[in-house]
Amino acid sequence: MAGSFGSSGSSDDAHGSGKASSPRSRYRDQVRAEIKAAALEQIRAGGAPALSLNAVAKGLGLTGPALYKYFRGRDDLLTELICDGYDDAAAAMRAAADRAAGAPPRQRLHALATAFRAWATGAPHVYQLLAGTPSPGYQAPPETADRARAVLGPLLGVLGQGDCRGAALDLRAEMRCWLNGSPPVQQWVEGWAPDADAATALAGTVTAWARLHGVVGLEVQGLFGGMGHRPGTLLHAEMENLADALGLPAD
Amino acid sequence: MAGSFGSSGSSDDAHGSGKASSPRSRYRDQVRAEIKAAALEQIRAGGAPALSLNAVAKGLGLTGPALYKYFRGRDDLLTELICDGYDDAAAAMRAAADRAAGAPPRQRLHALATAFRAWATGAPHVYQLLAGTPSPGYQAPPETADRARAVLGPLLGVLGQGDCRGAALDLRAEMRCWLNGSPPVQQWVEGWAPDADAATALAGTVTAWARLHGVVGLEVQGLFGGMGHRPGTLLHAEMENLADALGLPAD
DNA sequence: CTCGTCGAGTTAGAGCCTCTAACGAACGCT
DNA sequence: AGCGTTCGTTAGAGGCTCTAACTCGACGAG
Repeated sequence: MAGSFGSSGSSDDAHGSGKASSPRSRYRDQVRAEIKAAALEQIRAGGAPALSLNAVAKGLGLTGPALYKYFRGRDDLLTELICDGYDDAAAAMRAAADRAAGAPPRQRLHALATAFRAWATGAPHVYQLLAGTPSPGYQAPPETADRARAVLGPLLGVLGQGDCRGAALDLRAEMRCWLNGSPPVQQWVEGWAPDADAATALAGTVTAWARLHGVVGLEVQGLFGGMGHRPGTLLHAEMENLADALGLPAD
Repeated sequence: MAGSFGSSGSSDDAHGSGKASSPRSRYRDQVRAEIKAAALEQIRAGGAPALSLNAVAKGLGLTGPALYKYFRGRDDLLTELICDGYDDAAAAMRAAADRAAGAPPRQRLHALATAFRAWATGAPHVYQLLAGTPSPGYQAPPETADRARAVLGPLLGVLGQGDCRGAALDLRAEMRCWLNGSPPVQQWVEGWAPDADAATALAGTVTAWARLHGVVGLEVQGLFGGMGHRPGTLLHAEMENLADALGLPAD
């Protein structure tokens, strides 16, 4: 339980030469992973603002400045944790999609939504980390956009089987413009939903994303606290309604 | 432009006696308002983590510790800004509701949604402030729940005119339990939607809240950046779909 | 096996921050 | 005019991020 955040172990050394498994660099990678794990524990306990490099170092039995041999600074560490978070969420979504592979679309949508919520509520502060302003001048690096796409990918395959009606047609028209303007997005959609109309799949996925974030974001930030309902019920209703609006085949 | 955040000027002195307009306390209230305005400016520029009491004091021409005569600490100041933010949002919603008073429900729903989004995008960091973890150990005070209710109030009157179907019935059942369990919520709903079924109004409002937060939250956090669509289109489609699902009369 | 090199970890310190304590000085009230 | 309240100050404790300079042990080539 509780979402194991494995480090993705990206060995992006500055000098980028080979020989990634020298004993020196293996030790380095291990310490990096330990730092990330300890930092994640702090974030899980008190949110992003509570992350202190000094405290992390002390927890690992060394002094503060030592961490700067492994990360360029606090923001660098946060960025890696954010990327790991996206990867973790993407893995959870992909696993859910695989588990529900043969099921009808509506059921697959519910499976994906449930997986998304389970991942987010398993580590609420990490979810907030992906979408907040953790540091005064923090700027999310551009690669996070790709990783966010990886999280939403499985939705494309399911929602591409629907069709837009009513006000969603306006949304689809904008999606079509976006697709025409940016080939990587087009490739992304075609990779996940090859047989569907790309703009339809995209419109449905963006809508689903907004609904997922709506329910899960409020839940994670504790704004449902004291309310007498289970967020799962709301999420189920939201997905059911989306499936209805897109005409997804019932079970 | 961009949403004047007037201080709500709550004169909650500790000794709570009368005589709120003595020259001393009027000066005090004015300085408090200046502090809050300067702090808000910092937050608008760099988000909640960028708020520094020292910098605020320097900006007002005095030293850091002087602010502790006016606020118990950083969290206290943040709490007041959060409350002011809620009040501001509630005022914007109420104004929109008044402007669209005679219109059909569907149109009123769009007016409220547009007002909500306009308020949030006018001060994105303030929106994030209301729903984030601004400080390591920060705990939102209980009165924020009442203020959040004030923001959503106008939605009750509109959505109480719909009726739940499908999966929303489960949600409505939970709402009914909640209503039975907490009289203040019941009073709140009846104050805004006296002629409607309270559980239906509540279910619709919670759903609308989640959808508003879904679209606006993603937009405010910049996650739509680089995407080729206008969030307003998505929001319109979401509200239109909600109106359809609840059977709100068309224009 | 030896020795130069490289890097991990240290201390020292600058410059922020929040927040407390103690002190002068201005102000309003009686 | 005197007195108490309150405002703003300085001094300082303790924390943070991050840099600079140093020590020392381990790795790797000969």
